[in-house]
Amino acid sequence: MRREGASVDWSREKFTMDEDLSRAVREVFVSLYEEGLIYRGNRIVNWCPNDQTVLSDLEVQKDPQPGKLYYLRYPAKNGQGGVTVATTRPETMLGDTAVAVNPNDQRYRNLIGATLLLPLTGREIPVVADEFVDPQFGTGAVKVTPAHDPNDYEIGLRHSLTQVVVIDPHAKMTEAAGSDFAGLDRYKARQKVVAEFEELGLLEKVDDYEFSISKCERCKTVIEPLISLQWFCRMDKLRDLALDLMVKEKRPQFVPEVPYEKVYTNWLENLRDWTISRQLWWGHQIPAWYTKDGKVVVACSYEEACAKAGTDELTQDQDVLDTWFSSALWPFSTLGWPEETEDLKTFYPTSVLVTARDIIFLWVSRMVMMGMKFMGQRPFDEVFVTGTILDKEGQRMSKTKMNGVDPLEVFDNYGVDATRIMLASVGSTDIRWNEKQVESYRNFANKIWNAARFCLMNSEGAAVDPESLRVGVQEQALHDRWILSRLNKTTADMHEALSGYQFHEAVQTLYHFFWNDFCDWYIELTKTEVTAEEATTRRTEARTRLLTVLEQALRLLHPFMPYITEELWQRLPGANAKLLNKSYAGASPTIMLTAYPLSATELIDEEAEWQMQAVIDLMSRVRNIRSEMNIKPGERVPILISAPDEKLRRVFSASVDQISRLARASDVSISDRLNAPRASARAVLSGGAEVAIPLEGLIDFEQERQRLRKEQDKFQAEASKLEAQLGNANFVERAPEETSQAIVARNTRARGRFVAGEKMIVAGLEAAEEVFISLDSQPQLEAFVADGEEIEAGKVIARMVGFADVLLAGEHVALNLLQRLSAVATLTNQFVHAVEGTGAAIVDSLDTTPGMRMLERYAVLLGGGRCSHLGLDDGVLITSNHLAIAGGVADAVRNAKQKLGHLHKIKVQISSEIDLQEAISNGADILLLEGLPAEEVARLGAVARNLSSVVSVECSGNITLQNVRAYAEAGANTISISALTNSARAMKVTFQIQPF
RNA sequence: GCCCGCUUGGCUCAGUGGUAGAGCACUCGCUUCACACGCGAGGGGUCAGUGGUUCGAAUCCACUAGCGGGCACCA
Repeated sequence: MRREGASVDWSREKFTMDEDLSRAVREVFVSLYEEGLIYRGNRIVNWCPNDQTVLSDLEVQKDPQPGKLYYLRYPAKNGQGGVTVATTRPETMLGDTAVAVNPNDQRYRNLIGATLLLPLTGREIPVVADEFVDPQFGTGAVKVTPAHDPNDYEIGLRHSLTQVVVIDPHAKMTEAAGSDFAGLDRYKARQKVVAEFEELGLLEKVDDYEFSISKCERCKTVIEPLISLQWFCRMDKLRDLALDLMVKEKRPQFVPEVPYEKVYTNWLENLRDWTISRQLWWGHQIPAWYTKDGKVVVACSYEEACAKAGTDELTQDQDVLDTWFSSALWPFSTLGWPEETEDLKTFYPTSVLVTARDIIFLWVSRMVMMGMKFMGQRPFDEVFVTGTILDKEGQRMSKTKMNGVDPLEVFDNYGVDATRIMLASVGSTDIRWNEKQVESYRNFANKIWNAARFCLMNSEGAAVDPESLRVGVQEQALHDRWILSRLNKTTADMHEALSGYQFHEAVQTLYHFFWNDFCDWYIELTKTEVTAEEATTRRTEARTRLLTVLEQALRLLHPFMPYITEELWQRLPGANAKLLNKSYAGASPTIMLTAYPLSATELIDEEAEWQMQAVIDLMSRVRNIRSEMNIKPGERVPILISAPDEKLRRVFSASVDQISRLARASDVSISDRLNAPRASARAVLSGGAEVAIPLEGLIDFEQERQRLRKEQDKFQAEASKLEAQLGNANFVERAPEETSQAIVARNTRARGRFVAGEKMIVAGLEAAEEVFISLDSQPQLEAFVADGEEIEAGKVIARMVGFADVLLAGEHVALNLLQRLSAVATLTNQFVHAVEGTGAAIVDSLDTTPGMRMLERYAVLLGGGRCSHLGLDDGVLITSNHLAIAGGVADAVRNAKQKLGHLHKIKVQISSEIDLQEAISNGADILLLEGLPAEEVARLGAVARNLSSVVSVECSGNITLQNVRAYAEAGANTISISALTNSARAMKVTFQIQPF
C-alpha cells in the first residue's frame, strides 16, 4: 500500500488483535451473550477434518464434480419387500436411523411406520413420512443420517430420531460404525460398504452422477458435516436491523446499486445462524470460562468471570472467534469504542466503504448489523464495489491457477502512476487484465513529463500564479480564453464524475484534456509567444499562463498519478506554500496538501470554445487535404477561406498566424465568397464557411497517374509472387496452417489494393481530371448525375461521396444538387448529415429541443421555412412518417401535400378548431388529437366528421375507460396508449377499434 | 430451479432516447528544435438476434440465443 502511494493516515493503523480492539470484541461478545443472541449448543456444522475446525457457511466452497449415485436396498423386518434408497455417500448408511418418504407418495403409503432392517448393522429403523422428501428424485425414499447430513439432521429433529455418530473429527469411522469399520477412513469405508452390499445382493445399481461437493475454502478438504458443540450467533434480530436500515433509509447505498443492493438484501433475508467459534490456534479467544462442574460464565475478563462465578477455578474456552467477528466491529472499534472518544463522535458514521464484491456478505453486511446494534447507526453511507480484474481469458485470478498478476512487478515495468490510473479507470466493472492498457497510461505519464519539460524549459521570468488567470480575460487571445475555458470545464466535469464515483469518466476527462486540449493544441498554439527570444511582457504573461494551467492540471491528476505530479510540481517555479490548502498553512509545500481545484465558472467561455473549434476544424480539414493529396509535409500551400458570416471571418483573421503555422500555409486569404481557381481541393466547414487549396502546380495529374501506376506494379508483382507460392502444391501441403493463411491474407490485401488502385486511376483520376474542370459549372454536374431522378438519394449520396473522396472537392456543389433531388427520395440520416455542412447557413439558427432536431432538419430541407417558425408549443406540428414542416397549418399541410402527398398520408396534430378546419380543407389525411380533455376530443371529432368523411382521427393521451369512449365517439379509429400511469411498468399498446 | 448482469470496430472497454466513441492494433506520411512511450492523416462497427413502443432506439419493453455471476437444491 505504501508503494502504491495510498494516501492514508498511517498514524491510525490498526489491527484487530490490538488490545483496544480486542476489548471491543469481548465487550460485544458478552453483551450479545447476555441478550441471548450468542449461545452455545450441539448443532450440525461444517467440519474440516484437515484443519480440525468448524467453518461458517460462507467459508465453504461448493464444487460440482462427477460422482456416483448408489442404490441400496434395505429389507423390511418382516421379510416382505423393503425399500431402495439412493445415496452419494454409502458409508453414512452405518449411521442411518430412519428412511423417509413423502407422505403423499402413493408408492410408499403402506410402508410408513414399517420397520426396516439396516444391513451390516442389524439395526431396526422406521420408515417416516416427511414433506422434505422429493418423490421425483432417486427412488423417492431417503436414508436418514441425522448425525452426518444437515437435512437429515433436521428430519431427525422432527421425528425424534437418534443421532448415531459414525464418523469422527478426523473423518474416520467410529466404534459406533461397527467393529468391521471402526478406524477406517471415510472413503475406504465407502468401498467396503459398497462391496458388502454387493455381496449381500442389496446393491441395486450404481449411476454416474454429478453433484456439488462442499470443500474447505482454505485447504480444499471435503467438508464433513458433524454434530458438534459450538458457539453460535443468532442472526434474526441483527438481520432485521440491517434490513430495516435499507427499507427506511436506503443505507448503505451501494454503488453500483444494481445488482449489489439486491444481492445484499436477498442474502440477509435467507440468513441462518452464524457459527462463530473456531478450533484454530490464532484469534480472539472466546471470553467464556467453565467451572469445575461445567457451568459457563461469560465475561470481559478472567477477574470478572471469577467474580461472577464465585470461584477462581475457571478454565477458559479454548476456541477462538471467527476473524470476521472482530472485523465486523471495525467501523467503530478502530475509533475507540466502547469508549466515547472524540474520534468516534467525529468520524462515525463514516462516508464510504470501498470494497470488493466477494466480501459483501463476509464483512459489509456484518459491519452494518454490528454498527446498528452497538452504535445505533449505519457504519457508512455508501459502499463502492470495485470491479474484479480477471486474467486474459476472463478467469478469476487465483493462487492455485497461478494466473495472478503481481502488482509490484507491474509497478516495476510501467510505474505506479500508470498502474494506478489504469486501475482507477476500470471503475466497478470487471475487466480482463491487459498490459497494453497499462502501457498506454505509461505513455500518458511520459507525455505529461515531456509537456512539463517544455513548460519548464521556457519558464524563465515566470511563475505559477492562479490569480493571473482572472485578470483581463477579455483582452486575451482566443486560444488563451479557450484553454482557460477547457481547464475549468474539465475541473467541473471532474467534480461531477468523482462525486458520482464515475472513475472511468474522470480518467477519460483528464486524459483528453491533457493530451488533446493542452498538448496537441494549446502548447502548439502558444508556442511562438512562449519561446520568443525577446523577454517581453507578452512572453512573461504567456509563460505564466502556461505554467499556471499546467499546475492546475497536475493537481487534478494528482490523486490518480501521485508520484509524477509531485515530482513535477516541486519543480514548477511558484509552486510553493501559497498554494496549500488553508488547513495546512505553514506545512512544507507539497502537491499533496494543496486544494483540489475548484472550477472557476466565470472562466468557462462558450463563445471562445466554438470559435477555437472553428479554427481547429479549419486546420484539420486543411491537413486532411494535404495528406490525401500527398502534399509534402514541408511544402507550404496557399489557403483560401470564405465565410459568409463576418464574425467568423474575424475569428479566422485573428488566427491567421496560427493557421499558417499549424496548417503550413504560405498564404491565408479570407473573404466572404470563395474565389478559388478551378483545380482546387475544397472542404466545407461549419457555419457555411469553406476552405480551398489551389492545387495548380502542386499536383501534376500526369505525374500522379504515373505514381499510381508504379504503385500498381508493385502490388501486382507482390500478388503474382504470392499466387505463385500458393500455386505450389508442395507449399500448400507442407506449410503450417498459419503460414499459408498469412500468405493468403497478404495476397488478398495486395490484390485488393491493386483493384482499388485501378479503380482510382480509371474512375477517379481520369474522371477527376475531366470533372475537375467542369466542377464549378453546376449544369454540367447536374448532367453528370442526370439519372439521379430515378435513383434513391442514398445511392446518389454514396456516389457523390465516393466521388468527393477521389476529388476532395465539389462536395458542396454535389450536395446543393442533392437538396433539389431530395423530394423524390427517401431521406436518410446520412443525407441530412451531409447536407448539414452546406446548408449550415439555414440550419444555423437551430435552437430547439433536442428531440426535434432531426425533424426540423427535414423541415428546413424541404422548404418548410426557417426553424424558428417551428415550435411544438404552437401546436402546429405536422407529422407524416418522419416529416415535420413548419409554418401555419394551412401552409404546412399544402406544402407537405405537395412534396409528399404521393408518398405519405399527412398527419396533423391539432389543438383547436381553426387548426382542424385548415388542416382538413388543405387535404390532411389524419388528425392527431393528443393530450386534450375528453370533452374537447369528442367535440373536435364531431366537427371533423361533419367536415369530411375521409379524414381519420387518431387519439392519444391519458387512457381511461371514459376517455376511450370519448375518443371512440370522436370517430377515432386508432387510439395510442402511450402510458398507463398506475402500472409499475409503462406498457405501450396501440388499439385498433372500429369506428362507430 | 429462482434471481441478476453482460453481448458495441481485430483486442480491451466507455457510452441509460437525438449525427456511433476511446485506448491498443492496422494503413499512409513525417529525424516539424517537449515528447518516435512521439507528430499528422486515414480505414474499420446493420451496437448478439427477432418483435414492439417512439417522429427517432446501442439506449426503453418483450421474447430468443450465447457468456458470466449470485442463491437454493443436489438422498
